[in-house]
Amino acid sequence: MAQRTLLLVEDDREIRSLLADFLGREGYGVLAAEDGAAMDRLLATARPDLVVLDLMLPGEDGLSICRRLRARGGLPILMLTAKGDDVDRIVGLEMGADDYLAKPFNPRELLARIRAVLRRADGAMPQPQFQSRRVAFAGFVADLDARSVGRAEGEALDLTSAEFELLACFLERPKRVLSRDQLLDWTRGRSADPFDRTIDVSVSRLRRKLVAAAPEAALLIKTVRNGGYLFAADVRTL
Amino acid sequence: MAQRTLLLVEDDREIRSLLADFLGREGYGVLAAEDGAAMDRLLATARPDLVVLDLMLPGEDGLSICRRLRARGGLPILMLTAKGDDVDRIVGLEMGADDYLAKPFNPRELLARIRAVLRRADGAMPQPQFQSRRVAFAGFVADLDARSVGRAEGEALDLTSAEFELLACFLERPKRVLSRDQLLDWTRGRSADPFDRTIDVSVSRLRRKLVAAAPEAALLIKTVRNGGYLFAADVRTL
DNA sequence: CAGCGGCGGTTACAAAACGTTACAGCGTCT
DNA sequence: AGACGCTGTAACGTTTTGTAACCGCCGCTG
Repeated sequence: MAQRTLLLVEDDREIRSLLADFLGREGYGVLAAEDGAAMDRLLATARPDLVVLDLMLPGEDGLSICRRLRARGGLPILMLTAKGDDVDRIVGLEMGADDYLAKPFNPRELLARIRAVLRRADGAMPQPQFQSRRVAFAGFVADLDARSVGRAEGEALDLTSAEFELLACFLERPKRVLSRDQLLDWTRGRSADPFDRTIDVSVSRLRRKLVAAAPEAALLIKTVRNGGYLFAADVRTL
Repeated sequence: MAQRTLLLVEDDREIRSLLADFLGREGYGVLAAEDGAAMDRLLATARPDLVVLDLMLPGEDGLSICRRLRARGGLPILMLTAKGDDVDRIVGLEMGADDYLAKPFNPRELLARIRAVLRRADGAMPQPQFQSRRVAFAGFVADLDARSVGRAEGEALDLTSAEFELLACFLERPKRVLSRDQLLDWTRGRSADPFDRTIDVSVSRLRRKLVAAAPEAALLIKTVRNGGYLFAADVRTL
């Protein structure tokens, strides 16, 4: 799919540039505005796919902006709220935003929610019914949205959250060497100290469960010495 | 303009019939309900132009009803409150209701406000779809307006209102990770302290009832560690 | 070829997150 | 007033996760 553009409305300069950088590195086009007026100027010429909107802004309030955008058309909105804000403001979100996230948040979490909202917005056009991302690999079937994995014939695997996130990383990037650093960042949203063995242990546990379900799965996750891990199976999206 | 219909929700029989008579003489069609459940039954078949809602009701609270109506669409709401009620509740009304009136009041005053709200509502959007929102998932059927859930074959589940609100959240946003924070906001209208386990307990109770009705429902609500919960089933709107 | 050091697999354990139960407060109904 | 049901809090049991430790494998070196 073509590059998606996000419009970031956030008054704090530091947070704004931090997020803009981060989202830019993740492959999004990023427009940034510091308040409602700046946002309007950008919207006059640009057509973003999603707006990330801080609730507390100087000048026009985030909630008010949200209502305006909503009235104007189907532009998806993701709200950022400060924890401990007045409850009633948050309640107002029910009607306006597609999702929201309480500060302080992990950038990875924001990314995940942006992806989810965009996917939904795409799916919303053709049908009200949302199509989830399902894949097949090595006799297994996984549903990345329902967070389930099972053998093609039926029996489901019982994976923990960490195991599933790890597998999801592999399924999204098969046949590539993924460093422990990358995997840690993607699954836990943190970066590794030199002697972090967290990923090794998770891989070990994941391998065990895969093999328990299908002995031939032993070679699915290959170890690359000094490099990381690699998912060896063909992954077919369904 | 054609005759307008009002839906009056008021538990006190005397006030109810008094107002119904009065408003009827003024040319309105009047439906009357004594509580939230009765209101739901009427709304299943009728489409009033405005709801006059008493704040203090037996069973489901007026404020909760207000939130529900509001989430459901653009049905104008006029609240009746007892004088001396907690101020914060009244403040809360500002978000949900289009207007409010403190008891005791002059019926003429009520009439004036009804006219004002209706006039304003006419200017606003044409009413969005206003039908019963029914969905099917995993062998269950739920009616989000009637607030009922049951197995497809028939037997109904007996959910408390907290449980139902929680389920409704999930049904409206399937296959998405919902944080405890969001769920608390959406179901109770408040935000969470760091160590609030309320949602965990509600999820536990809801799971138990779902599983009691259908053992295979065990995996419906998935836990996402450090993230919240996720509803894994396909939700089909009927 | 034995010894060695780096690396990764695995296990054991403690801490954190979650599930569940018990109970007390609240409001409602009788 | 008393019984009842619902909800939130607290306490306790269970699962999951990160850390540390131990072990074996591999390639290298002397």
